[in-house]
Amino acid sequence: MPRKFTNAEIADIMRLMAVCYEMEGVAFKPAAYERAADAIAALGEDATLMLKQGGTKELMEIDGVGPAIADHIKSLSEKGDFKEYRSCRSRMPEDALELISIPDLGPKKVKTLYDRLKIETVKDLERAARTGKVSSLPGFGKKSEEKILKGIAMLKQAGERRILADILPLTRELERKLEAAPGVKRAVTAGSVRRRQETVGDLDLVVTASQPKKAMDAFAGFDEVREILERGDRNLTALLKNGMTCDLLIVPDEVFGAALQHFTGSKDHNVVVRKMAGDKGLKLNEYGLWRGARRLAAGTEENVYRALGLPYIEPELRTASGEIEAALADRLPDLINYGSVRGDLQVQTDWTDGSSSIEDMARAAMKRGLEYIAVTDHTKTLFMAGGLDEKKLAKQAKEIDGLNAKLVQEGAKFTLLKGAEVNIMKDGKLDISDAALAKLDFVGAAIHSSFRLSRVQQTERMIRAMKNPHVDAIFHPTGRIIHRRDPYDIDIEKILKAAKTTGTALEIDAYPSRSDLRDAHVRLAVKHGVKLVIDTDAHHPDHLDYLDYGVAIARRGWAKKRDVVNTKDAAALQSWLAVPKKDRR
DNA sequence: GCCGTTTTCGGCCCGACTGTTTTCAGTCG
Repeated sequence: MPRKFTNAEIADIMRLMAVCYEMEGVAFKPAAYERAADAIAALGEDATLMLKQGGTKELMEIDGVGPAIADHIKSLSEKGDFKEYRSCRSRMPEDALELISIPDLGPKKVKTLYDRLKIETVKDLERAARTGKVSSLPGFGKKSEEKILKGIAMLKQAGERRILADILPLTRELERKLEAAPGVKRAVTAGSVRRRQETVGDLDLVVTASQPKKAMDAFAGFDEVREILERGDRNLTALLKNGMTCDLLIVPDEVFGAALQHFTGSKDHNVVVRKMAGDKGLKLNEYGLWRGARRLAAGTEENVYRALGLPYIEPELRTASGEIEAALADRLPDLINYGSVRGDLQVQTDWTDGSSSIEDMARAAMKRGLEYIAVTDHTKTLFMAGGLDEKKLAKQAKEIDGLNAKLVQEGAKFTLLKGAEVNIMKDGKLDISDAALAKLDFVGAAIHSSFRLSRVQQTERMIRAMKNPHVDAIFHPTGRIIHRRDPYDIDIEKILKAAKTTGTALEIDAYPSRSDLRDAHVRLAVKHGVKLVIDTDAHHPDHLDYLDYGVAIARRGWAKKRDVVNTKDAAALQSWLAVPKKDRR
């Protein structure tokens, strides 16, 4: 039996197939493989599991996966390979995908480099470029050789995609400075940042200005900018000091909506929308929606969509995964709004591994307009965090009672809920007695060890915890940490079904490097009617600011306000929690 | 290779820029 392929691995193989056909000038196949790769990468469940459960027929339910690619995945999971993949590898450079990630190198140029200079790896390429061998090739010159070397250096520095929360403050600062620049009217970040994708590769800003040149000059002088890589009449690409690239598009204010729509993407969403325009005898580009030479709409995104017969589609939904169909049928979800989470149900304090006292966390939450927090310190088997036992939990409860009384006296409308982040042990038992849990207002359970259990064991372990009548929610259900730890192996469909039948909520942990559940899981949870909670997992007062990153994930997963339990006010939440969990609606 | 209020064949988004061209291919978003 070959080892199991993850969705990311399958997606990479499909991308390689796309590159292979692209290199050889095959028409349409590259786009088809690319599309399948994107769809598989964004999937909420394991493709190999889908195959096991429903065969290739189940795989063909995925948009962009047809009989051929479904067969390839089947062959991959049974034999670890497939014929076309083998054959492609034999006629491509070893590190084709990495070579193509170098700016200005695409499949065709990589093929030339491979055919003429036997370049297999980035190292090979760097050596060849340094010795001037690249510039003698057809289609290459001195300049492209320099660009390649620069691109390799940039790639080494830029590293992986950045976490949204690390980048959003920077984009807000750039917007602010641009809007203060001479002649600039508006500056808005588009691209994956605007769609609130969990990670970001580069930045796109749409700017409206009367004098593009002046705006670009101002931008070039910003502290954040290291150097200008390219500059046209109304567009500019810069390398920022943090190693990311940033694209600026400057348009007249009257086409702002069309430009924003175009640069917000996603690419796949735009493909569908433009196809729709084409079918109606119209043309959509970054300057507007056109019938021949007549411009029908351009000023706002709303107008552009409306002129196409569509309602406004929120940026978070623009992924070409059914939002257009839903829009046409007037069935777009009424998405949960930013700022609508009323309280944070996972907060750690200095009773365990948090930085601050319960009171400080409460006051920080009040300052941010929250109405309640649940104090959810770790429990006893999490030794490294100094987890609480039943006795300490009782002691903490007394302190919380005292603080609540104090807050009432002050006239503050704020409630501290007694809670815990209970440790789920290897066998699915909890490390705190039911009697102690019964005294708490809100119990989250989480896995912090034995990450490598088999899928069956890990799934059973979590379901056992969910069957406990006191466990209100499962915290960070998949355990992944972006760039650091893969999710543990669980059967998400089974978990969702168990969550539904036991009445256990699943958490969207908004702590940016967790972002767990992720968007695709949320969408499945909503489909199954599973309740969600959005928490920050705050270990410091500043972390409470992360709530809206959780809302972003919920929105990307099509969640409505009523899907998220802690959009209730404190009183409503408490009466909801008072109902036995299997009867909660 | 995929897909279908043009559904089993014939289509498949659009524009700009760059460098190496002498009219355009390749790359990118």
